[in-house]
Amino acid sequence: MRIFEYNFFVKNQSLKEFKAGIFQALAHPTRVAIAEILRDGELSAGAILEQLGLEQANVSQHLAVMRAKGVVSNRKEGNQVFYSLRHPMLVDVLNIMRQYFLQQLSEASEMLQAIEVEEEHSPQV
Amino acid sequence: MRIFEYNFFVKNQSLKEFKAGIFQALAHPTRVAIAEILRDGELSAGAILEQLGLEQANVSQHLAVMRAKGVVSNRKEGNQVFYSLRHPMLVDVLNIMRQYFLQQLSEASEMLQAIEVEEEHSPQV
DNA sequence: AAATTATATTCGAAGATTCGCATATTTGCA
DNA sequence: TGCAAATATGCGAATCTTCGAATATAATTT
Repeated sequence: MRIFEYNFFVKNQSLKEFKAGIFQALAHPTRVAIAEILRDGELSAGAILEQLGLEQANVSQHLAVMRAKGVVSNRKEGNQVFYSLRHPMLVDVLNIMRQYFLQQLSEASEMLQAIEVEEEHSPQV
Repeated sequence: MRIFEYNFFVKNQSLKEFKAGIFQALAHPTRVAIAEILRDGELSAGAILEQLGLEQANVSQHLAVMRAKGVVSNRKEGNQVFYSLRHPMLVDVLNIMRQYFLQQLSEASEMLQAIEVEEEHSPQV
């Protein structure tokens, strides 16, 4: 009985919340950018800020959102704070999405090219 | 020059927006649940509704969000509307997350067990 | 045509997010 | 001690999200 409850509630219910929480944490272009900047490892808030070229407070707020959802961990060292992705699998997730996106793009581009070639033979406009 | 702009804007800028849009579309437990229900293929809104056991209007609203973000396509057939995942890679994404979650869970559970065993030898409370 | 079934939309309230701006906190250094 | 650098937080306005309740639309059946 306890094992059943464990399986049902912990796994099935909160697994969805876990996923939704991560999606929420990344549901903003700036936060996707931050996750990608952290792809190769830990970086200070300042380094992230520099790569983004946005307002300091704004970046700090987005980092706070990601902290709150648990997708980054942070470590204070002297003057600065170093951030890293808490779930390395997110790198795989972002890669899958990038690969898929580029593939769709190239299919669309091939289609456009085909149309252009077709129009050279019998222009519509 | 046009190719440079294409690469920069289409790929680098809107790739982040593409990802963020998908994350936003799944940034709610109900919508994660819908995506998982659609894992094995097309289903009618009614069938989704039945599996979720939520209010009809609510499910329809969540489906509308997913439609707006482009993560599902819909096909009307007579009386009903059939939904499916537009990006099959999402199944992989969800699987990676599930696998990772379960692995974390089992690590945590092993850790708890180790603590329990330890406490049998030298109880703290 | 009227009733029924399947699905979507509208509305309004409650709450959450996002942003810029100003300010606080912490640490290191002169 | 006092100042500068790195980072976080508080505030208020604008916008977005979510929900239930009611209603609309469209196809099907009687």
